[in-house]
Amino acid sequence: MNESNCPAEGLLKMLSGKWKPQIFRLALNGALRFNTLLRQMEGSNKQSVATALRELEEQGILEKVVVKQKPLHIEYYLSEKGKALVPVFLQLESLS
Amino acid sequence: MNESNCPAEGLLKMLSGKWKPQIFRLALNGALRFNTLLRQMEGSNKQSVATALRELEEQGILEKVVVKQKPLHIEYYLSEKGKALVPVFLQLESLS
DNA sequence: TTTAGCAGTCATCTTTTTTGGACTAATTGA
DNA sequence: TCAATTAGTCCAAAAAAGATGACTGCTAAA
Repeated sequence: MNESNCPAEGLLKMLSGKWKPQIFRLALNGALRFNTLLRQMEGSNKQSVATALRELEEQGILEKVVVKQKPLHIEYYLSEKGKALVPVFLQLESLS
Repeated sequence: MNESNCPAEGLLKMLSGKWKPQIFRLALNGALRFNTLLRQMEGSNKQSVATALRELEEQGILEKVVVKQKPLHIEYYLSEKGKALVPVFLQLESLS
């Protein structure tokens, strides 16, 4: 038995990790920004948030967009794949 | 932001951990036994399987039953709570 | 021009998870 | 009676995850 015959494992891993569920949840409300997240999630730290964002992006759940407007900054959005996870996430919440 | 406003986090934690998703998945097919699991999950080890089973039981996902029949042994079953997780788990798999 | 905000990286330390191996104690089959 | 099977526990080591603090380089406002 390995990961190949337990498909849920990969998804589970994507959303586990210290700050990932919270980040995912906040992403439901719209664009995320690094320092805002850092302030919103009490007890979090740069390194962990950076890692979580990078991994969520690598896994294709979030999309990173450099906004070249007025105050040059970076935004993270839920990708299509990320959006597909929303109902599962909500179902998970409903069981808590 | 803490766990209390991210209800999915707890559930996610219950099924994360190296061998828990596989164990959960095998539990869908019926009773589990310690040594059988150990053989089914290549690369696993006693300690980890024991810990996963104990925690899944503590979380009320599995139920431990001592079968006092012929070859005295122990079986683990999905509890009602565990069964409630099945659709979420399957939905998760369908997205992989 | 100095200061603050943004979005990080890097090296290091600590904590948590996972593993490996030895051991136990009861039952069972040859 | 001896060996195997079952279902673990305990200790120690290794590996992975998370936290901390210093630092970078860019922009923008005072």
